[in-house]
Amino acid sequence: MKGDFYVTTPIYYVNDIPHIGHAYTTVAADVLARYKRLMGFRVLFLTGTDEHGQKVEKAARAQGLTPIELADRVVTRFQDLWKKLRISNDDFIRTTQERHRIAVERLWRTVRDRGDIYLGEYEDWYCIPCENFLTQTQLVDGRCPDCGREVERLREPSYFFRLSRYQKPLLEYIERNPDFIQPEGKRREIVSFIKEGLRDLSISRTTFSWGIPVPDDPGHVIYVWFDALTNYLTAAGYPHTQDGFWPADVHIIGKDILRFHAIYWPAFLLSAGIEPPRKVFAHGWWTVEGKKMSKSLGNVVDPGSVVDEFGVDQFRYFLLREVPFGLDGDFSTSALKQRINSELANDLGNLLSRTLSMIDKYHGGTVPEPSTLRAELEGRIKSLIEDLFVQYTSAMDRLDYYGALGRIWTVVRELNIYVDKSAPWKEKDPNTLSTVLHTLAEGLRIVGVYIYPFMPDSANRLWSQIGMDREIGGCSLQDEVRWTGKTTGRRTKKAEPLFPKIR
RNA sequence: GGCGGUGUAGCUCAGCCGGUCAGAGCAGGGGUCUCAUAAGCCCCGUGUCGGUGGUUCGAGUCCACCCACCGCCA
Repeated sequence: MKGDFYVTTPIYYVNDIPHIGHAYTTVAADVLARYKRLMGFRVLFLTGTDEHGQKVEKAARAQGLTPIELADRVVTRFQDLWKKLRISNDDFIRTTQERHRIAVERLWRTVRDRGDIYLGEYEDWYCIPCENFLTQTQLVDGRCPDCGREVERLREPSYFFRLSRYQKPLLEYIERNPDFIQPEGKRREIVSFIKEGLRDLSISRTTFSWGIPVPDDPGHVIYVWFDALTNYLTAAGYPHTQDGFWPADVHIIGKDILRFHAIYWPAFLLSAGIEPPRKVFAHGWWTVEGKKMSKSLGNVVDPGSVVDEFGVDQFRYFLLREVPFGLDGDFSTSALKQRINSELANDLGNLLSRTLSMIDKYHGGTVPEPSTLRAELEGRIKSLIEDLFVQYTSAMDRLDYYGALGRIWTVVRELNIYVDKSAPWKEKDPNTLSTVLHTLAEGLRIVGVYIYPFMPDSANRLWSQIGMDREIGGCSLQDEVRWTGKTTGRRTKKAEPLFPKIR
């Protein structure tokens, strides 16, 4: 064991319909979790749902349910999708769980005892019919953005967190930990935001009741971010134990919630004397067919349907291959088909197919033993694959999935080139022929290990087809990625194409 | 308006501290093998490196200004 690794997704608002954005974050976290497990880490991979707040309360009332009844009913939307996407989360937290209430209360009391919580007055615009507080910037022509009616100035008592106190400590923390906020550009935005000055943060409400009551003042409910962010601590065992997992190694989030994770959250933790997370990685957004995704446009992508139509590994691959992690991307059916057909079906799937066919035809379906490696052919392949380890691990450790996949595919292309250069169908010398077939099987075996975090099912099928009788998930990446000739003597299995071509 | 970023082949983009840096993938055109999912492999790109002016023996690569986009904040 190399140690512990804790990766999280945000907790998703239970009232939302899961879309490609949720799937993206969660798949990205899953790939990292699977990779770290292969690398020998004890991993805690957490996802879950945010279930408190006014919206859930209102939606429940509208349906004649209690809030928890509604939450119980809709939480399965996420849980079912994660099963379908082969998400390997170790825990699923719901903010309505008892363990979470205990953690939030403890954190609140700790921060309060530090003198960082005080009772004040929250003042903002309010839409009475919608029962909703609105900031100046949310207003549309001075009116409510939801119903278009007039808003009025309203005040309510509210507890505040002394965020203003943490301006310097936060800047110092960010400076001492240059990788804390990723990607780089986002770090600069956060730094300049902090330098403009931080105002104290309202962290309680009295206008609704669906939430965790403020300790010793049950007329207040703890407001969204203080409640939600604490989930990361709850799942690590706080306040009872932290079991080695805290601080979290990385919070993977969408760029829209970066400020909460890179400013509020570490500030709460600094106040409580708890170490902030090591890294917050904000990824980009997807447009769909070139347009912003929105309910009104009706172009919200349902990840479940994409999986049904194109396959789960195909979808996972596309998400992480189409655009460098951190940047925005565009999701389109044509781009998806393009990636599947050219890279999965033609490059990799067909490489496996032609390899199996040749092993079958020229060596009776058993992977032969190699003899002398020719420097310019097998030697080249072997060294490319040996170089891949450092390239792949350094990319993965930076969450550069795009770069990692790019490196793997360079090797896949080289293997195809190698097939043509060595032309087994013309080879007269049985020793040379055996060496070629062995090299291909061995190369594919190792490629299978590298693609496993991205496409676990397909990687295992690849292994099974070249005769490996284990699941990659239980293996050690370092061991399996070495050119050890483990494929020798394996019985290959002809099977359906690894990645069928999409018409 | 303030701060930051980007602008390189049709498309998406690599190009570290200035001197084979003018590149890759995709798309497009041509050729070829036959093991393969009509897949693979090979060949083909004279692009004002956004504009102008500087620094330098020499600048996509540094500086100034300008133009166009984008992000954060207001």
